[in-house]
Amino acid sequence: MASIKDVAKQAGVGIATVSRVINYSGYVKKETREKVEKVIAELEFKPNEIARSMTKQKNGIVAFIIPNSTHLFFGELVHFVEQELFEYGYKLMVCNSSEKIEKELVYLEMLKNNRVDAVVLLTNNDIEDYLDKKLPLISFDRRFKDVPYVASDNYAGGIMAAKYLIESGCKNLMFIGDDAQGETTSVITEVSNRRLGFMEFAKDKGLTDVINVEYPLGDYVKIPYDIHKRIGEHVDVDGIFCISDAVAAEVVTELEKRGRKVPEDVKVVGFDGGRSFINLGKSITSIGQNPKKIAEAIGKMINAYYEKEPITNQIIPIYFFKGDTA
Amino acid sequence: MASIKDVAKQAGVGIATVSRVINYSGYVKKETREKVEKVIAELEFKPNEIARSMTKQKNGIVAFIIPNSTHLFFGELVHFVEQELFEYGYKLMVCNSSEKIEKELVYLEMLKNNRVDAVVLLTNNDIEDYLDKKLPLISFDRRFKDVPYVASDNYAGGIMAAKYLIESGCKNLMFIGDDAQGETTSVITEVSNRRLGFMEFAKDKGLTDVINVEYPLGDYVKIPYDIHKRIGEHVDVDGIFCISDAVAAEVVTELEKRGRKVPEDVKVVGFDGGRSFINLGKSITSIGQNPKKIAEAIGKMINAYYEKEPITNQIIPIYFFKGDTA
DNA sequence: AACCATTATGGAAACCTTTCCCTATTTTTT
DNA sequence: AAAAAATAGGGAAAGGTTTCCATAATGGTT
Repeated sequence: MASIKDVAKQAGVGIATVSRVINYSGYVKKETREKVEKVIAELEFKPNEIARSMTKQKNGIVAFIIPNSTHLFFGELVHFVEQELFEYGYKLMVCNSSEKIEKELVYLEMLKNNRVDAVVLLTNNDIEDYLDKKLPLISFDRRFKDVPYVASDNYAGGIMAAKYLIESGCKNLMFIGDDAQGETTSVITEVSNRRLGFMEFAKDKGLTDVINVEYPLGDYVKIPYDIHKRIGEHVDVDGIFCISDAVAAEVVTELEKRGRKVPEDVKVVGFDGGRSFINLGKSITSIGQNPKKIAEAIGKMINAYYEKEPITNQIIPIYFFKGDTA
Repeated sequence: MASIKDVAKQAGVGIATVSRVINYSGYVKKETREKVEKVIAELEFKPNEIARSMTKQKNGIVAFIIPNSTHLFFGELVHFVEQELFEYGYKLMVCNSSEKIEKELVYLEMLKNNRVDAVVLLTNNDIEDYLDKKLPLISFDRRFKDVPYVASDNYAGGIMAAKYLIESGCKNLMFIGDDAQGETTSVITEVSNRRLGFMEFAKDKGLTDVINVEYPLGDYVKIPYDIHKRIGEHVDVDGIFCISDAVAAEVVTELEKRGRKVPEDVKVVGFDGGRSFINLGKSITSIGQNPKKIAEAIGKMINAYYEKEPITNQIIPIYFFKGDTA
């Protein structure tokens, strides 16, 4: 493949001049520019981005460490973040950690050695001590010391769910969700605010004995089997808020299997926006996250890193989606 | 950050020796190795991968150009391909084309300039003329001249669906799917074999007037609205094969809205494996694709490129998933 | 006509590795 | 003991850019 040197020789100019032409930098006489551009076209010269990365010490790549892009909401996030970064001229590298801390650490190391421009981090693991201050990081839904973060307004989401259920006449509420804070106490997850907002609003309204069903963090897709049993135990529950739509879907199925009608007997509200389950007859009433807005915030923050502007944490509004389950 | 030069100076050896140490290449005396490794640890030296890419003229990155990772099957594919490549030591860059040919071409150009090691291509567009022979390519589900490809056995899938429906007693069959061959005649899509296998098997069994509902290729997620009308027109149809589970889910919803019971009155078979819709009470009977096996095949082919071994096209077996809709 | 600012261009260093080639030392073979 | 082979290690080029610095040409002022 032709290099800048070949172009320079062929055009009878120095390589610095060719560099100025392709980068529109410095002074270049009009005729010289035209001559060089002609040769570039002839030789089909394309600047080698690796060499460029070499001198710039960065490579135009943003990495996204994510547990599992199979989870629909995460898949959407990847999609929109990719779109957004494309606009800014960045490329997106997707790194699936499968929630494994070891894989996250391998990736962080690798990404640093590859001089990626930034890393977007979505993890529940306690990796604070391994985060390199020199690597521009943005965290989604989790707070780490000194790392700017983006999150949906989970607390408001919890309130919204509680408000809706209570106003719909529910008297006995239940929350079902993974214990994202599990063993790793130092990680503050935004997600836990869903539970918090829900609980606090219910308490304010005099519902003090909301049943809290927690289970260890899994793969985001299936809930542990014994949860099904716990749903059965509480026949008096008439309003359930689930940490995600995927969980809500499972819960609805389980309830109906047990002969309870949704939403007549029990109302179920999920979280994420109900998009995933809209096709099969029944759609899920849900607190929606806006992946596009989240992606835009991430794009802006990465750009702020690039421009060396100050970076402020972003809380993205949620919305209410009225489906068939509540 | 410490460079190989710093290590060399500190350890009192030449840079070539340090290089040999970190790459386990050439001859290095045991004591020298230990001395160098000690300094490497002290300075926390990590080889700069960009510089390495510079000399190697490749960067350890495989790119995956995909229409839309939001589509569940594609999301799964990304997930498994990423896992597989991780094993081989490659990183995965995900490029969402949104089915837009312009974006695909921009990406192809960019990836070439970035000297990625290989590109996995998933597209319906007619980009054959733009494919660079020097760039190692692997195509999924589409055949391009001189490009090795991986595909599920779509033809067998079509047969399997027809066989099942006919053996279940269906007399009036329908196929619903996008016209993946649309305007772009030169692209041979594997997906069109789903229709073909279905039609041919039905014909063999004497069902010659299978209704073929085609619509222009969209975003893989929603089918055009007028298709709903066409479903309504054919009240005698008792067996429908859909090009994907997403379409099947829409079709089931539409049928039930029109008062037809699934699977009693009409049986519906989807394609992809029924995983996407298993949560909401009714699961979809489906011809399954195996994303893990596909990913493994892709991994092997990329490795074959690397090892300069011959590469053979791969057809991945499909399987039958018995759900509630047929 | 002399001077200064502006425009224009090229050479070379720098970015950080790998690798080729050469020299030196040690070990093995005859 | 001499020759050959194996081991060890260093210098420098190469990979393809960008950018700093120096020099040269041009245009405008007085």
